Amino acid sequence: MGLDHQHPNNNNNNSSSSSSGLHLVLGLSLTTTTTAEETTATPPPPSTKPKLCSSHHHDDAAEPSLTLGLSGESFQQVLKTKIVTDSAANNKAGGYCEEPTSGEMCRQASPHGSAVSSFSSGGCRVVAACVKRERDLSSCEEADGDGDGERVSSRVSDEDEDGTNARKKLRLTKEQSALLEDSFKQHSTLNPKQKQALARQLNLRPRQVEVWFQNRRARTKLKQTEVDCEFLKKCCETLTEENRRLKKELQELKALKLAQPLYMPMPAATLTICPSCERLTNDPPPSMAPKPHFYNPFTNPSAAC
DNA sequence: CAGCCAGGGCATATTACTTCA
DNA sequence: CGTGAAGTAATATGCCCTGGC
Repeated sequence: MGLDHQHPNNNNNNSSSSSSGLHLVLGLSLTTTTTAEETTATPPPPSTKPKLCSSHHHDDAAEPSLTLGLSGESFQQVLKTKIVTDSAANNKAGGYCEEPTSGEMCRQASPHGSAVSSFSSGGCRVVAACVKRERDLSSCEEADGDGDGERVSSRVSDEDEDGTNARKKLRLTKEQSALLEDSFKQHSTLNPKQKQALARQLNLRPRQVEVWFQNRRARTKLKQTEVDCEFLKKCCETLTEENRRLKKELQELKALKLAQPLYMPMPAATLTICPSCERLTNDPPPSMAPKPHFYNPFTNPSAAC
């Protein structure tokens, strides 16, 4: 997928110009954008709005937003083919995997041990979060088959040996990262089945896969936000320059107008060129027809078309 | 059918750890 | 070798949606 995010579609919006006055109004908005690749393969993608409108993928797309997403029901198939081919290597790859022979998850200690301590912070959400984590652990256990206390194995026990309680951070192997990246390219979110399958193949806990995807999405979004920020900066510069140019032009025209006679009655039927569409017209707009006419290309010229 | 609640997913902010210049 | 920056795994929290009751 990459970050070849384009901004082709700030085309139809904004730029409200005052019709009669000579104000110069510049506007800019950014609507939902997706890469062509993404649009073809994506059901309603999760919105990746900037924090300003920190809402969800269920929100309307009407407001300025930036969207990216990957999808495809083909994920499972791709996953299967890819993962199966890589699985053997992955089983061996991780130096952190303590029991590669079992070929299952739950090799790492549970970082969620700390979640228990967060119980004290209260609130049902916290409880729910803890429940979630315990669920993950239990699913881990199920997958592991023989897990009892063993599931809190490597890391915590290592830490306990060291006497340090700080969480240790595993480093994903290149193979794991590559496979996760591949999966992410196929689908930026995972359903539980996909998560389980991927976790199994990577010898990771489903929670780790989930976390990786969450972080990956966050990084993607952050990068995209930076790209968008640069884009908007450039737009702003361009518009500022345009504004400056138009103001200057306006000044010049005003000066020119002062130097010329103010009142120039026009013949009843005169060929004029609409300054906006550059078409010839010989009948002035009804509202202007009976009146003496100042030719002023800036007074809503397109009204004549 | 509406309301409530639990469970689950995701976004976001933050922390903690690792790696590298 | 120490250090700060960058990268990233993991945690905490909140919001939303869905399904069951």
